[in-house]
Amino acid sequence: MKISTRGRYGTRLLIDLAEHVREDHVSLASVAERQAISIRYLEQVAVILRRAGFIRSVKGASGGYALAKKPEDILIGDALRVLEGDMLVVDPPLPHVKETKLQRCIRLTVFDRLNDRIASIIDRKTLASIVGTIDPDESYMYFI
Amino acid sequence: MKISTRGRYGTRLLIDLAEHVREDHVSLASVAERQAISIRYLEQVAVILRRAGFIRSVKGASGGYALAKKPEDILIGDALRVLEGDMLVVDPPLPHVKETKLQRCIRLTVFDRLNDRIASIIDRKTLASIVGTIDPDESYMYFI
DNA sequence: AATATATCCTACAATTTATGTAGGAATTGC
DNA sequence: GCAATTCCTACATAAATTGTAGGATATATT
Repeated sequence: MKISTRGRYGTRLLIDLAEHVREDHVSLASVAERQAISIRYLEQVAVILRRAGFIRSVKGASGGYALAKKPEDILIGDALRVLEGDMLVVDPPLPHVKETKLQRCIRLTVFDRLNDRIASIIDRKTLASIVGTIDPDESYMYFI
Repeated sequence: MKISTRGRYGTRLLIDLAEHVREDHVSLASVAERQAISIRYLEQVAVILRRAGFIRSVKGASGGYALAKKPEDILIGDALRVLEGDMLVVDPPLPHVKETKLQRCIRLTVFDRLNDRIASIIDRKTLASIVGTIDPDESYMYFI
């Protein structure tokens, strides 16, 4: 039931890039330092996000990464699905495998509800809406 | 982000016992057959639930398991926490480890919200409320 | 042209978690 | 005594997690 480091680091990378959206691109080294994440590991996470089209890269000296879309057009839910998988607490029933009565019952009353709620939260937050909650003086606005 | 078989099998065991709450006790073999779960594995799950006080056991021939409390007094959330862990998508920050600005920001806007929503769902469903959604003729009521 | 800085790609490795199986001990009803 | 149970411990296998490592590739700067 945990979101793994891949999901957590990846979202922090995206938000960091969204915060620096005015710059052409940002080196992973600088992100890794700000976010206290191993560069070598963050590299792999970045590749996942690039292949999925969330970020673009510029190779070579003074290269780096930038968002491939506007922060207001990137849903945190879409990013998490690429990083973590389907973000469902229970897999949907397979077409040809019959659920038991109770299995279906619990799924409908509990697990599907959890899936819906989770989706409704993460699919309503864009990078822009998250960055917008950061107060420039390092405090935080709770009334989001 | 998945609930494991331990959590899924365990909740099905509880609901099955809640459905048979009028009987003194039910053998695991019968539950395992109804739910299509390996008896030997279900045994281990049952022990977890017994030690946590959700069910009680009667050893020996014609023994079995029964709920230790009334179905309306058992929250599915409490059971899931015993079976699965804390049911938080992200661990709370450690007391002496400083979060980065973005880490805190994402936690407040996304991860803590997920945690709250999940808790609010699973802590409002009792075994009784779930069993109450089972239609005796094997169909299901969706309007829960 | 050389160098330093970056991303990129693949492979490996250690640890933990998940998902059981197995053997047999202990208890009890008949 | 016997069969049906739960109970306890250990073991086994596979997958996921969380990285590290080595080096290839590309490019800006000097």
